[in-house]
Amino acid sequence: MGTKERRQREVAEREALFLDVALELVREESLLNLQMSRIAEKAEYAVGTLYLHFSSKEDLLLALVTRTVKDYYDLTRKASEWKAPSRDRMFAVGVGDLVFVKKHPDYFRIVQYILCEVAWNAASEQRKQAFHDANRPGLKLVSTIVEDARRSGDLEIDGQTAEELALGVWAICSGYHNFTHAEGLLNHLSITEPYFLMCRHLQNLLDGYHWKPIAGPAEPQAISALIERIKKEVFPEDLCNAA
Amino acid sequence: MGTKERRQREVAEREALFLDVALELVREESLLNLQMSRIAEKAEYAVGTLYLHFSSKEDLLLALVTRTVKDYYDLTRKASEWKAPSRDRMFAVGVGDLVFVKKHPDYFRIVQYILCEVAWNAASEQRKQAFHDANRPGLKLVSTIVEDARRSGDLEIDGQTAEELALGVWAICSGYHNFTHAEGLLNHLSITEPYFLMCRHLQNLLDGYHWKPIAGPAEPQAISALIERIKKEVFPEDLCNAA
DNA sequence: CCATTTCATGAATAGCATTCATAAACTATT
DNA sequence: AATAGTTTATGAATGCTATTCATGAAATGG
Repeated sequence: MGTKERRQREVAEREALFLDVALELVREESLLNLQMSRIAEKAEYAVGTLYLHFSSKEDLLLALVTRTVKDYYDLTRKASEWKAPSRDRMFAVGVGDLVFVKKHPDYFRIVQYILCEVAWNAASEQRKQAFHDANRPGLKLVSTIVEDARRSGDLEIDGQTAEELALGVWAICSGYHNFTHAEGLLNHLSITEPYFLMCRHLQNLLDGYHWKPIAGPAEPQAISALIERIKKEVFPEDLCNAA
Repeated sequence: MGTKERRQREVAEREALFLDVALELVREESLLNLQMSRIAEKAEYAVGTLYLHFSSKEDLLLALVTRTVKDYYDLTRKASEWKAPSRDRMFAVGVGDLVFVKKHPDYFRIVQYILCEVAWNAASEQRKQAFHDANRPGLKLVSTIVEDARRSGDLEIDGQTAEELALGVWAICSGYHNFTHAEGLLNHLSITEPYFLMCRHLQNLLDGYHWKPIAGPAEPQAISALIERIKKEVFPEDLCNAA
């Protein structure tokens, strides 16, 4: 009964096509202007067919994010497998965000939107579940770093689980992505390099976790140098053009 | 020519009424179901009149947020005027968030939505400007705490401006508010008390800033006690019922 | 009291997400 | 290979709401 399998494959390919097309449209004309009918048209299918795959527009966006989350965790994996002290690996996870935004400039924008109650509740239960499932391996990677750190004595966890510590890092990243998307918000604070500042605050947080070796009040140059080193050593294939 | 002034006052009152009604509707039936026609109806005006005030639905939401931001900074003011070490005052700003969500459970939800590119770009330039202006005094208060800390030697700023330091705190808070709004996201990580964890990570960040007196790996009980003390001493009138 | 400007109204418009009756394609059976 | 039955694809029609704008009412001022 190979027919059924071929069919399944075709359906999966079509779904992938829809997501590809949706992403292209977001890139071309922003999330604001994304229309279901345009997606169908560009993919050369009927709107109804699109709705055979996704229960709503938000459902499609969550699917898109869920698919991309795997690419994102590829960077996390590279960070976690890097031959370096646990603290630097953890920091590299954050630098991964920085690298990822260059490659997928719309990803965090869509995440921000989809995590809003309004959008989140418009997605199907299955998609939400799939999103959670897709996140699990990434969280595992980060937890592994934390556990390594503990084992090697770099980190004495003060009653916080690995996931909890990771959430602090995630919160800072998430917060900065948010601010960055509201045009004018940061200019207003004369902040021109939000992602660099994000890195500094990640370092500060890790210092606050007492994660050795403590960076202390490092000069900006030192952090810049570390960021550059991580980009080259950990994410050599993920850097865009002449960034 | 008092006529003109009376008229202005009336218009301002009507605008306030619209915002009151909008907030009530959000509370009653969620942001997702907020409809412009319902707002107009409930306020006993025509839809067209509503659009005399707000250029779009998002414009109205940004106006709502902008109005409430002042209440929010009342808490920040209390925190910054508290007779306590600068570090505790800074922490109290974060605890203010916690107190504020109880009182205005929809505020951060709306902020999260309005800061999404999609919504942000649908608001008028004037509103965005007003939002920035409304935020300035709050930022000033926080900067004052940072400068006090520097003056008293509690904090040796390592090349970061007061605003930059404050942004780190803001990022953590903002990140946590986000996670909290995506139903199921944190349960999935077995995190049941996000705002308590937020407070811990704020402490960790302040430690990372080397803001004296360093809290170190404080037991949860100590942080809980401090939170409770701040609630009672700093925000006595802002606590809801038997929270 | 009339002319003119300003303001308020809500029915009409318009944009899109979503549905669903219909047709096409495919599968199984004789 | 013809037929009946089942599954899948279609896109015109629906429906919901934000937004507009022609119309009339009210205020202003001479």
